[in-house]
Amino acid sequence: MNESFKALADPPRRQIIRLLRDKDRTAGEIAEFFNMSKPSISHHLNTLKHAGLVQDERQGQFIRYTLNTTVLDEVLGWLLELTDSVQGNNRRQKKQEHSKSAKPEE
Amino acid sequence: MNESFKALADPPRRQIIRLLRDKDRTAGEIAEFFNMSKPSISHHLNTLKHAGLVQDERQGQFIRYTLNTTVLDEVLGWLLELTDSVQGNNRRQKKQEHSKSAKPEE
DNA sequence: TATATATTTAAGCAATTATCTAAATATCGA
DNA sequence: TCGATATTTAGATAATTGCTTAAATATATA
Repeated sequence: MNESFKALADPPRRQIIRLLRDKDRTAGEIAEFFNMSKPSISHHLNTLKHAGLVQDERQGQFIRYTLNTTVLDEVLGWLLELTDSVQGNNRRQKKQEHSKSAKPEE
Repeated sequence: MNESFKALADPPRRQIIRLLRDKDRTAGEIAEFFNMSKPSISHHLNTLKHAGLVQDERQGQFIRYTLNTTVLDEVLGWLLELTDSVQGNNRRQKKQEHSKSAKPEE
């Protein structure tokens, strides 16, 4: 969970995620979108992979990356708990009186 | 946006956010939950404040912190775009063929 | 098998971050 | 106004991060 949040806390990595939302891409294709060396992109991809946000699969010479939305859903869940939270919550700011759920921890 | 993500990418800060979800608290009350010096907590609170995730208000001797879910909703929106996304999306992994929305950019 | 292409790993460095202690500031209450 | 309490600001330092170039690895193809 922490690794996921940390992985998301970097603009190039979020950009990569958005690129993979549209379609799967090879490391080289991803690198083309950036003004950054390929090793740097490779490093970012590795960070995303370790966080479980992307998966990779070698296809011959290339390595194709895909988005794994499962982990994104977890992050989403953490955040939802704070806003919508469990039940009837009018959302948005001001006085809160949440009803706690089975605590998720972390 | 980036500041929000970065603010969330740290366990103590996420813990603070969770504490404030339950109810508003003073800096000192928050600090009691941690094994960390008060200046460190103060610094984290400042980070969260700059990211717009919390607000503070002096109440006499104390400074009371409150959660601002508005910014959390923005982060939430960013993530939702990747999973649920715009319309009919069966969610979860595998082959994607999203219909792009008005791009949000970051 | 030799060469070219795709990608990662290694090594190093500068910038950022998280933390601490000490000192400063603000408010309360006698 | 003085001392106690609450909190932040300053200054320092160690750890982490993001980036680079050079080298290594894996696959394809001639």
